[in-house]
Amino acid sequence: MTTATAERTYTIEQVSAETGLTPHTLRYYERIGLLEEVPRAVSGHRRYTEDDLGWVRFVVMLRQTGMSIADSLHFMELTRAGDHTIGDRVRVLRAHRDDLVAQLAVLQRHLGAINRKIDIYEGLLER
Amino acid sequence: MTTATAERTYTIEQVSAETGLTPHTLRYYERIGLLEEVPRAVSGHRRYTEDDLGWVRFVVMLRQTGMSIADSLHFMELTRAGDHTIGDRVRVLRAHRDDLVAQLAVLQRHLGAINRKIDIYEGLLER
DNA sequence: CCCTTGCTTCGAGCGCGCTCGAACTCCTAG
DNA sequence: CTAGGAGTTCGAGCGCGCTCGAAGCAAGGG
Repeated sequence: MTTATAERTYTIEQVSAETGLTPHTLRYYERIGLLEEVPRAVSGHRRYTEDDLGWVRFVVMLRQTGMSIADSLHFMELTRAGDHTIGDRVRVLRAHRDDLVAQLAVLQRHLGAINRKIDIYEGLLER
Repeated sequence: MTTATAERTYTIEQVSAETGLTPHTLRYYERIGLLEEVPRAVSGHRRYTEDDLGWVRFVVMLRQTGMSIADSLHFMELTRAGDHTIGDRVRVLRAHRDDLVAQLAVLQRHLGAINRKIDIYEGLLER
């Protein structure tokens, strides 16, 4: 006997509001396989589960940290392939983390340069 | 009487190596006005001065920190317009810095999430 | 019964930022 | 005198990542 737990679901519009992706983009990501197929209401409308939402957020994170769609897709395919790909996944994530750390270092350096430039301009203005 | 100082110059290939932009991109940036016209040798070849190189580096910094070409162009036009635009320039830079700081915060957050994910996978691997 | 709202699919289109190739010129080395 | 190499201009092309619009359908309210 199973206990029927009515799980909370989200419409595409709600997921859009939560993640910052437009409904168009959410459907596009699903189309290209970046997101798995989302369950539907009888009407045919998408009903995202909490899990689905988690995967959307994960993909958003990959994309915002500069991973290409092709590489993100590759990672998601590894994930769906099962537990034997965990070694591969950890290698991908480590490489990506290293890229990100390098990226952060560059941005910090640039931030310093911009702040110095602002200071110089402000010095010129004070006369 | 002026002292003729033979200033050090750089070929497009050298500027490319220094800045990471391809020669194609350097010419493209000049074409669209993102970089000022560079002095030429008698042969017609570009000879970047130290100053030119500095501006290339500055533009690279704007682009790498996520400023669009259109906005970078706007800033460079302000710069060329003269000292009366310093107020505007400082406003643009401050806004851009604020964007950058926000961007950095997001990336730091994502870095933390990726590291946690790696840890989880490593935990799974140790069995 | 019809209108509105909110979603659906599908294919085409588009903006950004390069990227490339063709044809040409100039300079230097052999 | 010739060949090679590094640069030039110009216009076209392209890859990425959406973005959009048309046409359709299901559910609810007046």
